[in-house]
Amino acid sequence: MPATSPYTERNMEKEITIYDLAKILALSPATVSRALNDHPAINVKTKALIAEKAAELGYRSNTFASHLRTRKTNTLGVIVPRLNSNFMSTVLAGMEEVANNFGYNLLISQSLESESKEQANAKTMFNSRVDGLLVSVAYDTESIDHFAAFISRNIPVLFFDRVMEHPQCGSVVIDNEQAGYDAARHLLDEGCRRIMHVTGDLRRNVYADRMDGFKRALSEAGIEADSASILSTDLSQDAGKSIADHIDQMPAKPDGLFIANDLCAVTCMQALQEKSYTIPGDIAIVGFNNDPVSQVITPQLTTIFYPGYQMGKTAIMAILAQLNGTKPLIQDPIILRSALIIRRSSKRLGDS
Amino acid sequence: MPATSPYTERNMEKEITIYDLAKILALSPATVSRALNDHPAINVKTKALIAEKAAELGYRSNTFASHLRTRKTNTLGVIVPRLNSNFMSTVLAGMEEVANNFGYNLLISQSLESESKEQANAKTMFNSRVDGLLVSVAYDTESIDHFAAFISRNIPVLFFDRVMEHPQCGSVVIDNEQAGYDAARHLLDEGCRRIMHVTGDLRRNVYADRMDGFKRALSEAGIEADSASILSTDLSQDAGKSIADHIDQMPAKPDGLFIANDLCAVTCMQALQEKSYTIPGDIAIVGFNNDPVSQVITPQLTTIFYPGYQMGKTAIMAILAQLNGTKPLIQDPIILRSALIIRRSSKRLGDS
DNA sequence: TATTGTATTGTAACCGATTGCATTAAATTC
DNA sequence: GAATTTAATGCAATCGGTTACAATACAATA
Repeated sequence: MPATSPYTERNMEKEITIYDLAKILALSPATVSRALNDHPAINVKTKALIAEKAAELGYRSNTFASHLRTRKTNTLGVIVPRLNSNFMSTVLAGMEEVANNFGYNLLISQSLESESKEQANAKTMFNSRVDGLLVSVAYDTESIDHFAAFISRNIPVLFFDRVMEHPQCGSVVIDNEQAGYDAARHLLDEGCRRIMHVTGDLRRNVYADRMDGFKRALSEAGIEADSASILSTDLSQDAGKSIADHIDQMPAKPDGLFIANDLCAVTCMQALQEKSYTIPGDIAIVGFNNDPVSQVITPQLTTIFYPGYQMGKTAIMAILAQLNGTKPLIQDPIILRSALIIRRSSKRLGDS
Repeated sequence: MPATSPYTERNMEKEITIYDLAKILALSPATVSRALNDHPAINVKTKALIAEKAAELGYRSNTFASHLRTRKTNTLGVIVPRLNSNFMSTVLAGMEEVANNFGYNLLISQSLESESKEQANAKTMFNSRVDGLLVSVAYDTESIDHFAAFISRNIPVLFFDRVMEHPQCGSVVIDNEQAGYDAARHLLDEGCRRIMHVTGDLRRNVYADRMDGFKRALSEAGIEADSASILSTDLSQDAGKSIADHIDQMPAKPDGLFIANDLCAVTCMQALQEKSYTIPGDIAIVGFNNDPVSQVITPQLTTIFYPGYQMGKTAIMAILAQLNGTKPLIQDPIILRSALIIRRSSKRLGDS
C-alpha cells in the first residue's frame, strides 16, 4: 500500500523550461528565449528547431518569471459593487470582449456594496500588480485613499458608472442629471403634478445627479421638490415594497413616481397594483436602466436606456489608451448617451 | 521642451522590495519575508516594526516572484458561455465570494457560445497558470481536447451547469432530468394533454436531460412525445417570438408549454398574449431558471428554481478541496437541489 | 595577410520572494 | 555554573525568463 493516497500526488508531468529545451538541443537558454520570442538575431532554422521541440514537449512559458523580469502583467483589475445585476454583468461582458481582443485578462471582484471589502479588493489588485484598475464604487464608499497607491505609482485608475472625483482618474459615465431631468420632465408632460422620486445613496454621483435633474425639471415647471417628495432607499426589491406601503399611507398621494432602478420600480409597481392602484392611471411610473424586467411587467415600464455593454467596452479602450500612452492621464469624463424609453407605465395622455 | 510628453512617463516611484526593507531595518530579507507572512517564528515586535515600515513605504509584495517560487498562482480560471445572464452572473457572484474568502482570485472569460473562443480562452488560462479551471461549456462545444493540457498536468478542471463527461473532471449540476420530469408532470397534473417542449442544443446535458425527463413524464402518462412536440431552438428572446408564431400556425395547438429558459418563455408568453391566447387558459406555461422576469410577467411564470449562487459557491469549494488534496480527483458529480415553483402561468385547475 | 564587419550564439547578472538549514542569544533545567 | 531548550534571525540557493555585453566563426574588405 502506498504511503500517500493516489489522489494527493499532483503535477506528475514535469513542467519543462527553456533550460530543458536548451540542454536537449545543446543551445543556451538565451538562444531559446530569443527564439521563442521571435528575436531577429536568431537563425530561422534554429527558431524552427526550437519551436518544434517546444511544441513536442508541451513547453509553456512561465509568465511569472517573465513578468517578474518585464514588470508587466497584461491584466486589468475590475471592482464592482455586485456581479449579479443585469446592468453590471452587461458592462462586464463588454469589458471582457474588448480586453480579450487586446490580449488582456480581467481580474474581477465585487465589493458587495461595502467600502471595507472594496479596500481589501483594491489591495489584492494592487498586489496582483494589475496594469490598470476599473472601479464602480460601493454604496458607502467615502474615501478613495485605497486607490492612492495606484495613482502615486501612475497605474491608471478609471471609474465607471459610480465615479469618484479625482484629477488623475478618468471616468466613463452617462449624463445622469440629464436622464433625471428627462424622466421628471416626461412625467410632467404627462400631466403629473405631485411627483415623487425614489433614489439611492446620495453620496453616489449617479443618484445625486439624477435627483438634481429631477429637481431642475420640477423647478422649471414651477413645482417645488420638497423633501417629502424625495425618498432615499437602498433601491432593493424589498425597498420597492416598502415604498408602496409608504405611498399607501400618504395623505396626499403622488401621481408620478420616478424610481432610480428598474427592479425596485417593478417590485413597487406590483405592490401598488396589489393595493388596487392603477398604473399609470393613479400613478405614472418611470424606472431606470432598461432592465429586461421593464419590458415584461404589465404595463411595460418607461425607463432610461443605459448603454452597459458600450460602457464596458469604452472603459477598457480608455484605460488601454492610457496604458499605451496615447492618451493623457488627465482627461475629461467620457459621457455616453442614455435615452428615455417611453412605455405604457407612464402614458396618461392619449397616444395620438 | 522635454523629449517625451509628460504623460508618457510612468511608474516614477520606485517599487520597494523586501531587500529595501531589510536594509533600512538592518534585518535580513528572510526575516522580512517571514514577518510579512506572519510566520510564527518571528518576534511580534519585529513583525510590527516591519509591518509599519512596509506600510509607510507603500511596500507591496511582488506576486510574480512569490508565484515563481511557490508555483501557485492563487488564481482560478472561469470560462462561461456568457457573462450577462441572470443565472450566470449569480453563479459568478457566488464563486467570487467564496474564492475571495479563501484568498483566491478569479480570472473570468466568456466563450460567447463558441467552441473556438472557448479553446482560445482555455489556452490563455493555461498559460496564466491558473491553479484550477471551472467551465460551463459553449453551445457548440464538441470536444474537450482543449482541456487535455490541464488534465494531463493534474490541474483540476471542474464543469458546472453545462458539463462534459470526463473521468478526471468533477462536475456540479442540478438533476435536469428530474426537473424536466417535474415540469412535464405538473403540466399533466393540471390537465394538459398536448404538451410541447422547447429546448436548446441537445448536445448540452442540461437540455438533453430536461428533455429526457419531459419524455419520461409523458410516457408515464401514456402520451407519446412525438418529434413534433419537441422544438430545439437557441432559447433566445427572438426564439420566443418565433415559437409563438409557430404555435399560432399549428393545426393542433398545444395546451401546455415547457420552455427550458425563462427569458425565452416570457417573450413567447407575451407574443402569445398579443395573439390573444390566454395563459394559462389556452396554454399553460412552465419556464426554467427562476429568473427575476418570471415573477414580473403577468401571469407570473411557473418555473424551476435554479440555485445559481449556491452552485457558484459549491463549485469553488469543490475545486479548492481538490487543490488541497482533501478530495479525490475522481469523484461523482455534485447534484444540487432544484425545485418546481408553481405560479399562475400553469394553474388551470382550482387553487383549493 | 591583417582588419573590419556580420551573423549567430553564449555568459552571467538580474528580477524579488521563499525556505531548508544553520546560527546566535536568551531562557530554562539540572 | 553547565547543559539543554526555546526563540529569533540570517545565509544562500532556488524558481524560469530576459537581456546587456561579450564571444565566436566566417565572410568581406583593405
